Order: sequence, then C-alpha cells, then structure tokens
Amino acid sequence: MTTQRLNIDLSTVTPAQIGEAGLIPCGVRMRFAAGEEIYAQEEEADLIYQVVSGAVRTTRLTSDGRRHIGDFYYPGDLFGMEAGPEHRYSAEALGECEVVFVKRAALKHYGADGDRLERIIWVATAQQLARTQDHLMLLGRKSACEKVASFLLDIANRFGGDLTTLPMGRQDMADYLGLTIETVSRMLTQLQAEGLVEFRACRQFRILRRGALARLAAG
Amino acid sequence: MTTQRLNIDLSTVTPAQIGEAGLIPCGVRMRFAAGEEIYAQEEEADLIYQVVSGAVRTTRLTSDGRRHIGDFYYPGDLFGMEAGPEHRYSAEALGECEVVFVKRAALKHYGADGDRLERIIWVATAQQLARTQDHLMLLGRKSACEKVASFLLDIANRFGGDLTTLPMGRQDMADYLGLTIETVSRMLTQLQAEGLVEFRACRQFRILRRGALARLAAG
DNA sequence: CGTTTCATTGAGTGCGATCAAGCCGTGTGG
DNA sequence: CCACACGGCTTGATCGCACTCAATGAAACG
Repeated sequence: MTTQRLNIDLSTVTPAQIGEAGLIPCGVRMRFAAGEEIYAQEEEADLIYQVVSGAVRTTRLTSDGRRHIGDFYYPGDLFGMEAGPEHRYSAEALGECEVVFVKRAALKHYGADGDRLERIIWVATAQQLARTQDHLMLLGRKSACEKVASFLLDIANRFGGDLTTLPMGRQDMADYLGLTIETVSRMLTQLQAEGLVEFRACRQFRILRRGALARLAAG
Repeated sequence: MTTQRLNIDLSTVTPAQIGEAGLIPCGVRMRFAAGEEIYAQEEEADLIYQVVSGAVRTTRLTSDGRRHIGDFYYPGDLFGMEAGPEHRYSAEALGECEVVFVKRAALKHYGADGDRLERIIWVATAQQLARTQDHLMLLGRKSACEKVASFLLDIANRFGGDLTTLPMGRQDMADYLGLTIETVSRMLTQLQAEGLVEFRACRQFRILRRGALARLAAG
C-alpha cells in the first residue's frame, strides 16, 4: 500500500461533478493490491473515498459467517459515507486499485472548496441510497434469473461499450445477489444458452439481445 | 384529507433533534385516512415529510405486479428524501395518520432555521441509508424465521414498552420481508410455539425471551 | 508439469411458494 | 339477538426453485 500526498492549490480547483473530478484534486492517493482491505467494519469513519482506478467492494459478515456485499464501486464513485461514527461495512480492493480520500472533519477549514466537497458528499450519499433501494427490490422480489440479468445489465450500462469485463469473481456476484455461486453459474449458462448474452471468457461478456435481457431484469 | 397551516415565527424555533421537533414547528400539517396515498411513485419530489402520528409505508410495484415495501415510518421519522427529482416509491398511510411537510426548495429563504432543517434532512437521508443497508442484509442472507424475528425485534425496540401493537397487517410484513403472507404467519406461529414471543391478538405481541430472539435475528 | 484456485455441471434435498380449505373477528341486516 | 357475509389470518398439502453436496473442468501460477 503506497501513499502520495498531492500539493494542489485548492483555491484554483474548478467546480467539478462527482465522477469527473470530485475528491481527486484535493485528497490523498493510495494504492491497494487485490483483496487488500481499505477500511474495516466498525472502524472509525472520518474519511471519504473515491475510486480512481480499479474497483472496490463493501462487505459484511453475519455472526455465523454468511457474507453479504453492499455494493461495488468503480472509477469516479465515492464510498465510505456513514450516518454514524463507524463504518458499517468493510471495504476491499477488487484487484489492483487506486483510491483518493479526504478527511471529512477537515473540510470546513477549506472554505468554498470544502463546501463544494461537502455538497458532493451529500449528493453521493443520496445516490447511494437510491442504488441501495434498487438493490432491495432485487433481493426481495426477483428470481435468480432476474437477479443475474439485472446485474449484467447494470454493470454493462455502468461501463458502456460493447464488451464488458467483470472486475469480480462468481463468489462476489453471488454475495451481492443473495445467491450461491452455483446458482449464479447456472443462470449465466442459461442466459447464454438463450442467446441473451455471450461470454468470451468467464469475466468477459457481451449483451446480444438487450431488450429481452431488460425485460427479464425488470421482473 | 385535511390541511392546516401553522403560523409560527421561525426565528423563535429552538434547535431540535430529528424526532423531537424536526419539521413539526415549521411545516404544513395533513391528515390521511387508512390506505390513503401521500405521494405517488414518479411524482415530483420537492416535499419532505415527517410523521406526527400513525404510521406510513413506502411501496413499489414491479411491472408484473409484485409488491415491495421499502420501509415503515413512525412518529418523528422523516421520509420522502430523494436523490433525483422524482419519488422512487409511493407513500401510503397505514391506518389513520398525521404528517407535516416542508418544501425543500424553499428552505434557503428561511435563514438559520432553513439551514437547520437542511442539515436535519441530510442526516435523515444518511440514517435512511443505514436502515436500508440493514434491510439488504436481511433480504439477502436471512432465512424466513430470522427475517420475522428481526422484524419483531426492530419494531419492539422502535416503540419500547412491553406490549407492542403492530400498525401493519401480514401482507405488509410479507412485502417488507420478501416473503409470502403464509410464510410470515407460519413463522409467527412457530416463534410463539417456541416461547420466544406471545401474541395476544394478531396485531399485539410481547417478547418473552429477548436474548434468544436476538440470537435468531442476528443470523 | 504439478498445484491451486475458480468455474461449471450433476444429483438430490429442503425451504419457502403456491393452491386450497378452514377459522375468526367484525360489521350488517333481518 | 342471531344469521350471514366479508376480510384478514391460519393451517394443511403439494410443488418447484434454489441450496447443498460432490465431482469434473479450466485457467492461473510457481
């Protein structure tokens, strides 16, 4: 894990949208190796992170070891926002990954630029809520097939382009969708057999019939 | 549905915590009858609501009619906060219910009191996110029995006291927990048979062995 | 090339859904 | 006051989807 502080005059930073610049010009950069922990559950939550490159997952474990993935974060996404003083999930790098972070408590000393960041963080919190609500519907009322279809569509939309590379393995997909790894695998095979998607390798796919896939995903 | 505007000098309002005063001294009051819609999905979302008395549920439907409940709101709770311009759920009164609302866009004209409300709304949004994340874990990784146990504990903690009255019926519980009404009923019967809870009527219960129930709910 | 890790496939099981009665409290009209 | 209907809840029987257990296949790595 390597750290690098950026010396940028905050007063010259232009207003930026989340995902375009966001925290990047203001924060501290760090690199993480595959699987490395960025922060732990129940750790103090005073830092806000943004993905620069790679991808991040947030996870939680039950007392008896069942794992659940809260969300995946890709370049531009903010994560680590909490209502209380502690992180409710742990965050881990999915593969080699670079993030930038700012100390939230320090933003008030940054004047107008601090206000801009505070605002960006609140908007990101509200967007996270919206995503989490969609996720609720997926877990509560969709079949295994619909879950997997939704997931593929979501990630393909997120990255755009024809061919999409999955940054996570089957176990992560399963823990995100509330399924087992075997069921995820079976549904992928089935969707491919039906000609809705095509897998070039187990982490590379292309959507062949977007309309049909979206109809399935809608539930 | 009756509306009543309160004439209170905003400059005299003392700082208040969410749930103690919150929006109540500043907003417009409304009453709703059982089942009445407070706002609709995809309706413009410029109002923030707080429950004064009674209870509220937020619901969503899939294209083929499956229903999903996002959350229940009780006196003191804020609801209706959205990331985008539209409501993502509809909100309905659970039984006779009174709410108060403020127009979010107007808060900036209220000076210090508007700032206080803005802050309260953001905190409520972050708290809603935390609740929704707990709900995710429940839907994704818990058995029917654990779901129902979690639900009873959550609502009993929310209201305190020995005897708890459920403001919602079995169908609402089922749609919140991602189960069917029959499964909810069976699990309630089972929990009662095991001596963990006792139902006096179908909407009134008491927790008999809180530790055991909590252990079940934890998963 | 052997080892390890991850993904797929198959067989069998079980949990929760579905379908179908029955039960019970509540309200209504005779 | 009882007869009846209605809606919400419970219970029973059966079904099917997703889980479990197990084996095989396919990459990645030393």
